[in-house]
Amino acid sequence: MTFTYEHPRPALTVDCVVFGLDEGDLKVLLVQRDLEPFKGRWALPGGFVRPGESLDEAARRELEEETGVTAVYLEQLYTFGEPDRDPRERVVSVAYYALCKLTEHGVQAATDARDAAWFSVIDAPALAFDHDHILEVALRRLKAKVTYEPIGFDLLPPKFTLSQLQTLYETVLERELDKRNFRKKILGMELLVELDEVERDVAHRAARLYRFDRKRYEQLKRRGFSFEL
Amino acid sequence: MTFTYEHPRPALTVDCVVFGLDEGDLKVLLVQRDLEPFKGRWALPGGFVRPGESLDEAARRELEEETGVTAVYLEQLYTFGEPDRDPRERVVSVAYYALCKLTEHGVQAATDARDAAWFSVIDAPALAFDHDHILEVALRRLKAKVTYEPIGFDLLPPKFTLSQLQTLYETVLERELDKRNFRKKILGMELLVELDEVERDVAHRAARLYRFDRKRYEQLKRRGFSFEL
DNA sequence: ACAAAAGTGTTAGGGTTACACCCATGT
DNA sequence: ACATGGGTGTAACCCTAACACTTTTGT
Repeated sequence: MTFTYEHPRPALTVDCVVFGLDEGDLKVLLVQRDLEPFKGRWALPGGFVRPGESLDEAARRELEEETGVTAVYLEQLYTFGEPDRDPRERVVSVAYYALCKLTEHGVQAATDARDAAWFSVIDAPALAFDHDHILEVALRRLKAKVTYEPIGFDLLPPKFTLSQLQTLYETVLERELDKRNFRKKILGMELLVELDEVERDVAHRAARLYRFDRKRYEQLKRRGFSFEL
Repeated sequence: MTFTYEHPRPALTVDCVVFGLDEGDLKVLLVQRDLEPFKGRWALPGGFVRPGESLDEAARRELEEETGVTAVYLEQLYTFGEPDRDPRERVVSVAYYALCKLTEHGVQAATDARDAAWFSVIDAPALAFDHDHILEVALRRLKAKVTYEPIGFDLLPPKFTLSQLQTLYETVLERELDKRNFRKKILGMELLVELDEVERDVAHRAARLYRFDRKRYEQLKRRGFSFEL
């Protein structure tokens, strides 16, 4: 009897859907393929899983290697394994989605690391493989998740105004929110720390800055609190 | 230049967490391993993905082959890929969870197909590999999902009483519900069809039977309705 | 008649929604 | 002074949660 497996094996990759926020515009990070198949087409950053690394590690590594982005939030999305999703041979892909602060990993910074660029999710080009589908699934997940987990903060700079936060939700959820109700609700959760600091360089009254209190959130969550927008 | 990939490949399996409901008891379907490693230990049914089949197909096939169960509801759960989760070599497993009607795939029926048996999730034995962890994740997902998708019906026979339905939710969610409020809410959704039929062979007043109107649910969902318990 | 579960309404409280004006700041 | 977004409170409505007794049926 042998203790090893002998079976035909599909190739295994990870792909990352990286979201970033540019004012009222939700963006996704894409790389241009320089090999066949789909040479020249835009695709999600990703690549092969290496022997010693976990799937999460592979996702973070590929993302960093291909785009220079070290994303804040990274979560497994879904595994895509239709037999014909890659025209050459069977490739199963574990997809991740990630959120990052565009203010830090700027458009330029990412662009010069290989052929990577940010695209509005609404007018992204047709992608290689089944990546259009993966993007769609990621977007659906993001929309659902921001309403019951405070992950939206990972799309904003550490210090932000309530209007920025509201715009974030309006952008991701694609619907308008009432300003007073939004503020009442979000402040009522006591997850934000009001800073002694205001916006700068704006041509109108400067708004107060806040930061997300992650410690407090973890604490409240343990006590049964659940974020809900 | 070649169009094929050359990389070390992990083995790829699917594993299924199959839930069934036995009165007020949530059960999971396990198989006993007859090979090393973990010979004799209970494990989730599963096996290798074959070349031509999708992951969903592989999950359904393995489930049927190993246990005789043709589950109603099957959904991908998560992909587990820690490098050392299998002591022999790298094995990545795409986990699924499934719901089935225990009344149909009875305990006996499943048991004689190999060494398969139903266990209460609360006192399931220690499982092979990282299957304890997978079971835990599946349970968490099930609890969340029953509150916002009407999947609970896949755990009940086609005709059921409101008390059975309530017991289902109490069992899965591990908390008690108020009878009148529960009925008001569930009937108010207009997803149930009241049948001209009542329970039989009970030593007390027979309860009315209902069935879930899936067509109607699909219709309402398209109009923006969302199930919520 | 008794046991056991089926079936049924009302009320109080909390949260959500809708809505409009004044304020501070830079040009 | 004007333009631009910042910041603030209240009232109607709806949904949720709490709660107890009568009805039906089989033994």
